[in-house]
Amino acid sequence: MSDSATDTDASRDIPTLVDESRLRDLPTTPRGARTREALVAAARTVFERDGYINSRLTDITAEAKCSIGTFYTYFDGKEEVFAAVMQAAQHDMLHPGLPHVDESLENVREILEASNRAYVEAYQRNARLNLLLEQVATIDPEFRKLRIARARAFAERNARWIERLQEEGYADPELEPYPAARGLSSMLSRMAYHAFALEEHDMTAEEMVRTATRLWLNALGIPPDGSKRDA
Amino acid sequence: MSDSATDTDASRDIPTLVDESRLRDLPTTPRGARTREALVAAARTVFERDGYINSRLTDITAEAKCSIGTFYTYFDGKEEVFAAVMQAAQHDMLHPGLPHVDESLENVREILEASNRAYVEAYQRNARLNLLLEQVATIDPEFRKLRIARARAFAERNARWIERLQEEGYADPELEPYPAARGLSSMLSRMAYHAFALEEHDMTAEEMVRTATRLWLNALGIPPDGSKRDA
Amino acid sequence: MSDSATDTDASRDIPTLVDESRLRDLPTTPRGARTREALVAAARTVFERDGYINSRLTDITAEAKCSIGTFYTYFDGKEEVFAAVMQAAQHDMLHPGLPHVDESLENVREILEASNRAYVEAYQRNARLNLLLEQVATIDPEFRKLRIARARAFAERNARWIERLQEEGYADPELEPYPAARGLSSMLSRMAYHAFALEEHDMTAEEMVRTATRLWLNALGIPPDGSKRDA
Amino acid sequence: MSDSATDTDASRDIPTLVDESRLRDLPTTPRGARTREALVAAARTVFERDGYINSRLTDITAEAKCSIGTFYTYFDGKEEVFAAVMQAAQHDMLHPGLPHVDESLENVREILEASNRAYVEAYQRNARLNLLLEQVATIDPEFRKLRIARARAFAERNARWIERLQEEGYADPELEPYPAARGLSSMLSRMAYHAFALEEHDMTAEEMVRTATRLWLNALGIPPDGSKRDA
DNA sequence: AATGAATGAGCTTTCATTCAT
DNA sequence: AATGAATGAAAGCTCATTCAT
Repeated sequence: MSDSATDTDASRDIPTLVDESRLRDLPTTPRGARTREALVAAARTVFERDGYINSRLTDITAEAKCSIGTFYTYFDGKEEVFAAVMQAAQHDMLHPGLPHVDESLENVREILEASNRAYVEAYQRNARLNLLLEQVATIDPEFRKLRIARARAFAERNARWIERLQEEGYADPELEPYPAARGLSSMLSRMAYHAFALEEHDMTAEEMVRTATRLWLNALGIPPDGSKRDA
Repeated sequence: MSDSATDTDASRDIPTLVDESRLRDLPTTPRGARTREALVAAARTVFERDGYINSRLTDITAEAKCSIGTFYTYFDGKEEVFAAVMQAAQHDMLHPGLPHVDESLENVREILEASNRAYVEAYQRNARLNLLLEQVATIDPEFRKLRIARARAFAERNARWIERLQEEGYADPELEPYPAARGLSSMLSRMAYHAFALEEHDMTAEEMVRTATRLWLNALGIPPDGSKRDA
Repeated sequence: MSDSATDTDASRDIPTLVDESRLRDLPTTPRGARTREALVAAARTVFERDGYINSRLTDITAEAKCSIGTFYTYFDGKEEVFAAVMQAAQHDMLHPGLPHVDESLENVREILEASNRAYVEAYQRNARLNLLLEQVATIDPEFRKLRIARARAFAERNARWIERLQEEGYADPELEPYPAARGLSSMLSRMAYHAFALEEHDMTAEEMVRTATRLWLNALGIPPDGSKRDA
Repeated sequence: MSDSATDTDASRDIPTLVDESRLRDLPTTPRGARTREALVAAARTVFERDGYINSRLTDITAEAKCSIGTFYTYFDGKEEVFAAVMQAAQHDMLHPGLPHVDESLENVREILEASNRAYVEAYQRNARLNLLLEQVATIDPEFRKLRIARARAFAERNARWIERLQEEGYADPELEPYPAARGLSSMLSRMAYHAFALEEHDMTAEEMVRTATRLWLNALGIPPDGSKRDA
């Protein structure tokens, strides 16, 4: 599962990547919309290339081929355009297809593996952005709060899933659901961070998925074939 | 185990936190040594308070009660004094007391728990510094390289330990040692990062230790009492 | 002749005082042009007053009544604004009115004297700037190269003129044209440098012109009235 | 003759390169003398390598292998050590062997050529130092005054020599001795400056000597063989 | 006589932000 | 809506000079 989203339906209660209330209203005219979009795209390019810290607003406006004055028509500053970049990328970063709590528990292994694969692939697709997210979380308390809220929401979701696995006799009943969920989510997100965001590349995505799935199953006490424990 | 050090003896082959070649020679006179120490201490205080990015050299010299010129007598800039802070903290951050690869495998559970506890406590003691380390790794490629080298060295060390557990009949022989080691180390370091560095505080250190130990044992396929698998 | 320019037409092949490729594009708006001009004028004032070495950018911006930030909108630093000052002064420093190679050789004396007078007067008008040029040439290798290129181009031009004088029977045929041109150019430029740039003022401009013309004519073997040698 | 010295006897009335009154008394102890010498030698090395402007006192003390404190025991600052360097080099820069005013006028050509050769060779031997002298003269008014005084003294000396040549029937009686002397001295010093100090190297020393001698003889109206004019 | 740590004024440079056009 | 010139606080860094040891 990991700290990431599920299907559209299920992700409704998961906090977004950004505090959307801080973004201004979208421009009314089509021209304005185009300009804003160009700025967001340019900002993503520049942030990914230079990092959040080392990028300057003039780099962004140069990339967007507009003036610095125009930038301030749409955003209050670097922080806000960063939020807009994250909002635009949100849909792709929060991968689709995670099992819902009340989904069938048959084929637990397959479901878990698919979910982990979806997470890892989404992470890899947006590796630079994930690094940025991490970087900004260490700097800006606002973003840090969001990051924490998201991680907690995922852990709670996963904890409920683990509870169900325990109730149905799949998972080790001794485990405390929330801490276990926290630990297991952490494992995958950290591996992905190292391999893709920090670009260590000591494992392929597939190795990571296989390893994570195996360790999760073992850790939760689910037999490797995903069957019930005492079966 | 996790990505962190062990006893002095065992940590000999683990990369340090900083590229020591980049630090100047230590001052020869006692007075110089005192001043340098005051600067390093002041830098730690300021970095912990304001973060690496938001701290200024004048804050550091004000804290150390010396002039900015004196700072440049000992360091080339912010980067270098940061390296010195890390070097000074190194001994305490790399917690003591981890089991050596060829240590007895009796009481695997106790040994593992003690090791995890040592890691978590060292992490907590230096929580702000660990946040800094993470922050700087997202910014400075040099520090990032060191971070990666350290993580890999720990994973390899832990992989060797897992291999031994497999050979002796404690651990699931199907697991690939290196990826498993990576995953399990990641789990603990990420939990500690969230709880202590990002100050989420959703778990106490003790909960974290217990959870991690339990999940490791399960994940490696070691019975909860630390006995052999088929015993 | 000396190491200085002639009329626009003739000076086409003479290197300029500055490496123009190093100057940025001129500002597009009239307001920008005005500001830039004010900065160049202020820089000239400050350089002439304090010398290149002892002048500070803040003096220049104070004189131009703008902020230091504005300075950096137009120039990269002291070097570049110096180049701009020289470029602006170039037209006046490279005095007009020197005889072209294929000009009539009648009245050699008058022509030579007029040419020398034009040089000396232009030098005197820009005495402080000439001192600056000399100062910067001793410091900055780029400017030194330009200075050398200019001096050589002038010497070559003068050498061709001397050749013609030899061919037509005016000048001593034994002289080697290039070294002779070099020596005679040097004489006038050094005298002007001492009297006007170093402010020795041991000769008036007119004395200098008369002396130089007389010595040139003698040195080249041309009779004092400018007639042919054997006439 | 050019603006440079003659034999010890004749140079008695020529100003020195430095204002010796500004130098402190020499150290009394042999150890002190050695240290001071080392500093002067180091300063020359550093000045020649980096120029006056770009050299720092710490470079000099590093080169002399002593502390910056020691430097201040012997000199008041950069200016003063520069004066000491010049004083030490003075003997070699002011070449020996120039003809005295009341020397025989037979072999005028040989005498003049020898004198010019001595000047050019001395200039070339100390090319970097001559560049320094020029550089400092554009910056420091004290040094400028000395430079001017020296040039004037030489010109006056040469003017007296020219007068004698006129009286004895060698030189063109129409020439004004002082301005002519000024012009001819300038010629050689400027050529040497360009070729050796600015490192243009477009003439060899020998070409320069031959050219200068020939132009002087012509300019003064002395027949190429050095005989009397109407002879 | 020699040391070298400490000083801090003084300079350059950056860049988010404003605002008149 | 768009422009981009102007701003100036803020930060980094240098180096001649002092002085206690």
